[in-house]
Amino acid sequence: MKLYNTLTQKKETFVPIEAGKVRMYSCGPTVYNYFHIGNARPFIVFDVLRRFLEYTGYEVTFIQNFTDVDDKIINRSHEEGISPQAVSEKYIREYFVDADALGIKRASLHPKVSEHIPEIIQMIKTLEEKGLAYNIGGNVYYRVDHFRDYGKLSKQSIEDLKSGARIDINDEKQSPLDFALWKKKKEGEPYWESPWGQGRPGWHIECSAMSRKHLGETIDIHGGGQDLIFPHHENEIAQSEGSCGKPFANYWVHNGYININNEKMSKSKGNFFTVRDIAKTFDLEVVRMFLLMAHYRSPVNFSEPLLQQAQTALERLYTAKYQMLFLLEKAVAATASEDEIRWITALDKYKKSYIEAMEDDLNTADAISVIFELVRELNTFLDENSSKPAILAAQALFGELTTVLGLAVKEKETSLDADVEALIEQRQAARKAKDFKRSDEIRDQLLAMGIVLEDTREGVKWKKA
RNA sequence: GGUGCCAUAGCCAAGCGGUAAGGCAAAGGUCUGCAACACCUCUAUCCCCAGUUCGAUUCUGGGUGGCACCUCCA
Repeated sequence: MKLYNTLTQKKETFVPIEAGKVRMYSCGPTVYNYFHIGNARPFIVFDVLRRFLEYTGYEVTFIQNFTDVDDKIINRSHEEGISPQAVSEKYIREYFVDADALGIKRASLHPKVSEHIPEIIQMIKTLEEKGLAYNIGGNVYYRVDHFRDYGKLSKQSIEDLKSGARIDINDEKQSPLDFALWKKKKEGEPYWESPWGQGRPGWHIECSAMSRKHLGETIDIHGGGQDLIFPHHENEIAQSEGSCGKPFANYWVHNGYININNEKMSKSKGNFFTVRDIAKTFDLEVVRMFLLMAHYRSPVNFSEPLLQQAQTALERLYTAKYQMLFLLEKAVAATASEDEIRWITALDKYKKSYIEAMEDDLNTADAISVIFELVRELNTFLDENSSKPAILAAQALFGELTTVLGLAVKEKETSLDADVEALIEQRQAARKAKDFKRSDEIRDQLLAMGIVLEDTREGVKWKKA
């Protein structure tokens, strides 16, 4: 497949280091709060990338970390009067609640910073030995001037970065671009013993250390949001490549932002929505649909009306899925007709187009449009006279294509309360007697109970509103 | 100041050299007791101006408008 590589600013054909295997790392959340819709985008995007790579036959090792040592967690622990560890444990649990609802699969491993302190210390020691780090009274900084390739990811020269840098209050650094690898302990903060005294790791070193430990010195794909390009990923490169002299990641993949009214969502602007908040109004699968209907690199505007559009679109997928289920129950013909056999064979073109779209830099928008074309085909061709093999073939293809995107994966609820079933029967009786007033009353009554009725040629159907 | 990105119908959004996918909405129709679902029909001088080309939404140059990074943020 082709992937846009931030490093080269081009779409490139993906070639793994080891045939048939992919090692990828994606920056995970700092666990100090529920995550917001902006965080959700990379989680979903890299989940889909991982699923697609697996679908095409790769064995994927996918690492997504939890940052559980951080200023924001410490602040939060003071606010809530609980330990930093309790804060991070709580929000790791909450992460999985939201991630599950968004249809995000567990990574192969979710490593935590707090469990990788020895690896982090080791990496800093190596950097120090190589003259790429210096210790000032227990604070260790990266010496950016000594890393030749600094700026290669963000396309900035060290000079340009310096001229744009804000005046730093921290004057103990040799250069304003230098960044902390190890922070000296402050009162009331968690700390670990190290060769430089008690303290804790800086923000960037964790990803370098955990990636190396679990995936090796050079990995295939490193992902994250565009805002991580600088400084986070630039610094990761400096640390990883500076300490071992080998390329850190072959493909750097970055997703675009989520905007509110064309402005970046950010904590400082206060215009962000947590996924947990959205879950009050929408099934979070809608959020997944909404995000995947756009290409992962383009910026996306977020609003409730847009989510409603996505919801209606998603329902169309479910209608088709459940219709096939319905037809399969009714189907009597056990063998496909010649006509059907030809049709089943022709279905393959949808799969081809779909894969083509996904292989082109993970074009999920295009892939979804192929699914909608397939849905129209299914709705047109399949009916109560269709044979079981034809329906099964359609079902299998639909399921295959939607599952890679993690969409329309919910199974239909099959049981109804006895009183609901009784009402449906009463309404059928009323309809038969042409008592439409009564039958409409019952329909409204059921609607109020969250049950939508549809009278079809094949009989009455129901679904949850 | 340095570095990137974007501009396609009412809304969202693919396409990126051969006169425009898909979804939502609106309109008309088939089906239906009505409705819903589904299906059919309908909806675009691709921001502007030059240039390259037989041919440009797609490439180049110049505008205009918007966004982001260089500071914690996905």
